[in-house]
Amino acid sequence: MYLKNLIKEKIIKEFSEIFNTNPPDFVIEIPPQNFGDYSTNVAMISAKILKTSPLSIAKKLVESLKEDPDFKKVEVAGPGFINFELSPVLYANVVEKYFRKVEIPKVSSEKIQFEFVSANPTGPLTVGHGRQAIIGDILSRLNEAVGNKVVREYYFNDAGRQVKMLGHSTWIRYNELYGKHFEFGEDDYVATYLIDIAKEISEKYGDRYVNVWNDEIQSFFSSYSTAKIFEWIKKTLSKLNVPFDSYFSEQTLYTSGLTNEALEILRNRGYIYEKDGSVWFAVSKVLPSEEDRVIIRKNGDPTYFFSDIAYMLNKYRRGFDRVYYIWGADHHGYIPRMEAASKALGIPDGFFNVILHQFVTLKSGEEIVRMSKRHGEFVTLEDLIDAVGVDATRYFFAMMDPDTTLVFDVELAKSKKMDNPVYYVQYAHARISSLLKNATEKKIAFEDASLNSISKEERDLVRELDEFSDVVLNAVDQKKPQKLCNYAYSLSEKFHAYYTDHRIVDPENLEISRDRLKLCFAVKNVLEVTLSIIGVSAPEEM
RNA sequence: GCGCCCAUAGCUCAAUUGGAUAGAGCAACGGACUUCUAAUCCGUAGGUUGCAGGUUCAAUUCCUGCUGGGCGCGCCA
Repeated sequence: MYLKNLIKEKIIKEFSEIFNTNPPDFVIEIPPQNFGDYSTNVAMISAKILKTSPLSIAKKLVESLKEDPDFKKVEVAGPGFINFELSPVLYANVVEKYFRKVEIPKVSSEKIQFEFVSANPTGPLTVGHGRQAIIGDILSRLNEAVGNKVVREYYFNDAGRQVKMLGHSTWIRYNELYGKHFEFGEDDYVATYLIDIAKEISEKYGDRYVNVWNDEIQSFFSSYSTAKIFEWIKKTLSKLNVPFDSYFSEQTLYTSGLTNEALEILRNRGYIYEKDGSVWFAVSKVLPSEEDRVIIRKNGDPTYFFSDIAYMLNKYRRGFDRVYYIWGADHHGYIPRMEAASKALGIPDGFFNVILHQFVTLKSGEEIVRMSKRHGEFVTLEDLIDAVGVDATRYFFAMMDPDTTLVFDVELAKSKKMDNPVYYVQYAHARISSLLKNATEKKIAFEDASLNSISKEERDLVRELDEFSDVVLNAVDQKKPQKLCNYAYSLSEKFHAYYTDHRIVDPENLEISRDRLKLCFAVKNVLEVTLSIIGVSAPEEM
């Protein structure tokens, strides 16, 4: 970013002096091999507004840019690209900066909320939740890194109909322990993990609930089950290093009166009507192509959409500048009605945002593993973490674009043979750590190394280093965690190649050793920060 | 039928949101450890970027229409 910015500023200055106007948005990029260190498309982009050919614009610019001592070479190429070769001094400066400290520009200072996972406590987290947890956590870390204040929130319901079913199901499992058989209801949870909870209840409370069922017992089994499952969920999340700042209960929206307040606001603004004994929210009044939705059923029970509306109001009143809902692709149909609710409540555009991610499919060898919470046939997130480790779990979820379906081969992931890109990156870090240790043992101090002469491979490495903050800003902007993984991999790749070709610590060649060590140290710093945003450890040795 | 997402090497994925010659890993083949960690490196081979148009100096990227796959279209979440 230092080098690109420097070039950009110089171009803008020359451009406006020569053409008496500022250039349109243009880019500085690292071109393919043999086109110099950096290149720009400024001449081609501005051909239209200057009503001249790109080549003549480029030639004029090059004439004056050539005079700048920071550039070793400036030339026009192809249809009007301008290619730059930089003076070695600039490279030395960049290494010095990253050697001292890896700084991420603080470009924003908004208060942002990410709400994700938000699984109701009716079963252990699945692999799909894992993907969501990692996407949410990394986007949170990224936003914090660029200066935003972030709240990670988990929204849950522990008092609804599902929870009743859950309690009933645990009670059936509990009775089974005593040889009493009851049929599962249609919406009950047949899942076997409830047996563990049933056993625990049996151990603690004996047989006092066998064959008896009433409201009190219902509520006891429900709250015992959900509390236990929530314990599992929190344990899994903490194992994954996904720290939530707040767990938000749906019920509080009712007890605090916010649901009623939201209803009144919508009613006053004319978005509420009654039909067939139910209360409706007029989605179509905001988005004509959408259908209206029930928020209070005939029997007086609210739908989830009702509390979701109140929840949005709650988020808005808490003073967030923007909120993000991270949802699985199956929820996309829910977006329009939420958008409508946001508008109907008078919440400004841009506040409500959704990040969708596609599904995770589990594959075991050639066999597709079905996932169903109700039927208990699934590999839990916990299982996956135990099998492949936290670092690999995080990295694997992070490295895929949220927009693409992720096929996770369980057998492959469990196998120790698996070629794991996370190791590749960590290995680069460990190698550098080992170099530094080596240097310390040989008492080679490199803090003051000047990097007067810098080779082609080293310049490649430095340019990759200098991409770091651009990558971060890009990932934040596009909400794509995988950008970080791609970058970490690519930086590691360049380092490994460099390492193989160059002897870093060489007491016979102190001058060169110092330069190389300093460069490696800078690489290590950047790797460390990148890995820390991904949430993966940067080991000193492997 | 309508809506959202995806399609790039045999497989899993990149490609600096429109840039020059589309890149890695795995799988295949051939090389490099008496030398700082071989969990590494170097080389060979592998492509009509699903198809057809369009936009412009320039398209894997943007637009339109197809084809194929995933998901959704409940007073379920």
